[in-house]
Amino acid sequence: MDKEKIIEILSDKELRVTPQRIAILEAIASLDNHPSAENIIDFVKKNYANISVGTVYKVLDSFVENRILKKVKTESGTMRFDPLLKKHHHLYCEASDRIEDYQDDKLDNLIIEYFQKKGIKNFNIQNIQLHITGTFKNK
Amino acid sequence: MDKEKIIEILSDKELRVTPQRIAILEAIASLDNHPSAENIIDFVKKNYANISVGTVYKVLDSFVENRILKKVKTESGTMRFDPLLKKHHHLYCEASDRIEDYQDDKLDNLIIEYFQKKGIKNFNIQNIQLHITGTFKNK
DNA sequence: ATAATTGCAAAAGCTTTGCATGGCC
DNA sequence: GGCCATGCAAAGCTTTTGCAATTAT
Repeated sequence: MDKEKIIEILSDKELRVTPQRIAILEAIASLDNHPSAENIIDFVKKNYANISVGTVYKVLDSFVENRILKKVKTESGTMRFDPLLKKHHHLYCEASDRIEDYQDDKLDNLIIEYFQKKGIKNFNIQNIQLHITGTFKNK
Repeated sequence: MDKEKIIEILSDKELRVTPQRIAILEAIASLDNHPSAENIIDFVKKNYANISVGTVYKVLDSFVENRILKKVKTESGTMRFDPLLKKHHHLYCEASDRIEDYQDDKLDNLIIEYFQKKGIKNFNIQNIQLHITGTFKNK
């Protein structure tokens, strides 16, 4: 993701374009595995030693509010951030604390169809996310 | 869940039977909506004013290790505890922060069948949990 | 110009830890 | 009796907050 694109994303959401915000989005684009706030701070500080922890949290919150990021909670407790725009599921390995995205339109259709027929008593479904735990074979 | 049953659960796992542990399991059985540690502490203190916060956390951890409970994380951040009897999915309402269980063997079979045919590249599946967000109709 | 964002440092949760005391097996 | 669990208080970690200074529009 280049700077142009980042500036576009921020402008579209009517967020002010600041060097901190750009650096944070660049960091998230570079870091895979759904980085924690700490991962992001460490990465950003390499090029921007002065950035403050409070700012990073504030920026991350505002990105979540503006649907640029999603928060992801893991069993291990810290919040992690997910840059994906589109709905997707998660593969989660407890041993390595690694999270990977999983997308599968065919599966989604299967599930949506199932619930369209059946529904859930007393509940309006907005979104369904699969949390698939297990182990990665060779990473 | 009566005291007999609780003592049996603890003994089966070779955990010592203490009044604190009994009180905590009773609390979780009484509290629905997947209580937080704080909910549990408040409840237990009604009958057992002396119990200490540290103990409750230690006991909860040991229950999770011994597969008597499961930890559940929500977007709002605090850990919540789920009496673990059998695998189930969660209905989650962000507005009210309420979590309810959802069990559906037919759906489970559908999904299991799907993955048996297809699998996931580089991943061994251990468990699949649906996280269904939306709103409760009338509570 | 002015309204939003940043940096800083302090504080607020929630949870964990260490150690002496007490209780279960 | 021996070992494990408890209570207490202190500390840890992540995250939030308040406010003055700075920056984007």
